[in-house]
Amino acid sequence: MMTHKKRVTLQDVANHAGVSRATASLIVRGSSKIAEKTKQKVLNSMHELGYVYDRVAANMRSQSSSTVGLIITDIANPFYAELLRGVHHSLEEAGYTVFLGTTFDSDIKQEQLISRMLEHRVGGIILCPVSESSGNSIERVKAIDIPLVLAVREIENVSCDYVGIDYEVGAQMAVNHLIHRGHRRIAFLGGTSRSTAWKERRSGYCSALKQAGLDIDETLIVESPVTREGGMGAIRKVLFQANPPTAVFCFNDLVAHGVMLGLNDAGLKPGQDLAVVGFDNNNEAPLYNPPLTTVSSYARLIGSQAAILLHQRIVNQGRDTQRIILQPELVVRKSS
Amino acid sequence: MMTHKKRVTLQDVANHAGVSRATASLIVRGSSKIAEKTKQKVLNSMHELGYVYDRVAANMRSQSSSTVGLIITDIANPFYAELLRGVHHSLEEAGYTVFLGTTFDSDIKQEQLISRMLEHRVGGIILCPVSESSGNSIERVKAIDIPLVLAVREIENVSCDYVGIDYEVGAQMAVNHLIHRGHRRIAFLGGTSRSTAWKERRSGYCSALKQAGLDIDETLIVESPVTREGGMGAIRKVLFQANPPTAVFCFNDLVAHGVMLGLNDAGLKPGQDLAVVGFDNNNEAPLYNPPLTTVSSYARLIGSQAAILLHQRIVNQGRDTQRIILQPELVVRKSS
DNA sequence: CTATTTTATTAGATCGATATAATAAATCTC
DNA sequence: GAGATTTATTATATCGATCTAATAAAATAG
Repeated sequence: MMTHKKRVTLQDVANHAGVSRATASLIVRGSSKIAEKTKQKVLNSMHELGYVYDRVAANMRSQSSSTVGLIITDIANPFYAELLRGVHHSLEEAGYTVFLGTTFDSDIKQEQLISRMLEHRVGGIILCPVSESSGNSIERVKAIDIPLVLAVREIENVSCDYVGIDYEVGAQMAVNHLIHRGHRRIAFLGGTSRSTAWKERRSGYCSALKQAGLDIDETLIVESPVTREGGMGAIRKVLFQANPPTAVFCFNDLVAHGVMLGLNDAGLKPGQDLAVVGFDNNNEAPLYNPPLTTVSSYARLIGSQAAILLHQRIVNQGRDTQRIILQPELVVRKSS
Repeated sequence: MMTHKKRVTLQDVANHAGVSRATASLIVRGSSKIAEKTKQKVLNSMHELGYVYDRVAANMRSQSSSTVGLIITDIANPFYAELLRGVHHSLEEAGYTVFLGTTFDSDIKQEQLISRMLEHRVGGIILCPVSESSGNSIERVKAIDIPLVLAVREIENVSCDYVGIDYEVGAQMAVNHLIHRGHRRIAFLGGTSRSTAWKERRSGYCSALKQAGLDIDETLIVESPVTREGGMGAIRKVLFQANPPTAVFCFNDLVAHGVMLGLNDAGLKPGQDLAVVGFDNNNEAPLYNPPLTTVSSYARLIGSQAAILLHQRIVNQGRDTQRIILQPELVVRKSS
């Protein structure tokens, strides 16, 4: 894409210091078998010439990598912002630099990003899959043997390291809570039925209802994009039907936020006229109006665990695949 | 950091297809002077062997780069999340892959990240400087002639492409608005006096007060970290003094949010007992309780403009440095 | 059918580092 | 002080691609 001024190379440094390139190389790598005198001489030359180590060339020669790819669906979702924080925290400490890609939940974009990262010789990839992953490129990743860790969502028929939470249990907790508060008509809004994360939530939602002897009303289950706008649309659909719900369990906090905005638009007070429960416990959740009851999904922890898993696999390619399922927790606030 | 299975190389592909490495190389680059027959033969071999292009090796040989570095202070700040979106949108389209680094407002971390990115041969860097940038590494970047674009904050005595908004005018708009509503004691909370972004806001704050014939009360100017917690602390400091303010102009929306939380804690209603104005117009701002009056700073636009500037400089190293100053806009909501 | 031009292909050097194995210098043994 | 051993340094091949310039093959001209 571009060309510019010639870099100062180790050869330049070596010439300037009057040693061989090999010696200079040993010094940048901190070898112990270099005489203190030569070492100082070379370090001086480096400083004088403004030498910048070329990690790319080094990695190429040594068939190694100091980068990893992180692929998420949308950075505007605070859940992923937190996850990214967790990943960064764990990986930067281990000396990796992170390539970031966002898919906006498009499978095509996901494929492109994976290709791009493979072409850039990443040492491994942490992937938060889009809701409808074709899994094509996953196979490619495994074929060329690059460590891969899935986070947040699993992909069916793909065996891989994975970090997520138990969505089913989380959904159950949320719905049980609403039932406990006396609600009988509880909607489940947002998300797409083709993702495992949705299926698990739905399964928890259904089993909680059944356990309480309640019927499942399919008109109360509405899919939507996982955004505020999606939530606003979804609540509208259920609100104006013959027998509207008295409580809503939302796919995540973002959707819940949209739902609350939609309720406001309709002149209804969330938490008063209609109970709302979210999922994720974003940093913002306690600050919404009213503060949102939600299921904590430990985004940051998922990120750092995924990073640790990836690092372990990079170091030890052969180990068995691991699945880490964190347990969710219900945080009750004013919205329910 | 790691070693693994041998890659399929262009040489392997060439052998398999019975052509030379050079021919295979021309094909991956889409050269037009290759006979259709050989091209198909080679493409087949690539597919069959599962060839993955090695952009790193290619970039090294051709002295080019297809990556850029983006350094921000904190991804948990929605302002930067939006900025990142803008950057990504513009750069990924141009075929770059983005290295992301977060400094958490630490100058040391900033220096490390810049070094790391230079070592990774980025084609350019977009830097959102920490509030107290030493500027050491900036000089290093310029010395080895890597394109650099500053965003959001400038660094004193450093001449560089820059994209930001006119903080002074923005602050003036906010404070004028409060004066217009009858407020006479207006605090300025959050941020650190050592950043240019703070100085400019303060300058706008002061000139608006002066213009209205009001005195500047230094006890009403309180610095704090640029976080919700910082805002909560800052409002506490001014609230319990002899002559508390009736309105608050905050460094940004995050601080404003903290201020509103702090007011709630003290039993006061933002927007009613005390007016609050923020800065940035985050996506969340209309959703706070009450919805936040704020100055729009067009984070996404700053990001995409910075990306465009960087791309232009990468393509044309020699051009004059550009400063793009976007004009802010006041968005009035219930909090004031 | 040879000479010329055009088109397609390739050999060999190169980007900036590391790996390997060989050599030179210093230190130790007896 | 010669030989063995340890320590410090280096020459050369290599990672996987692109570049340059040369060559081979095909098409056109005379």
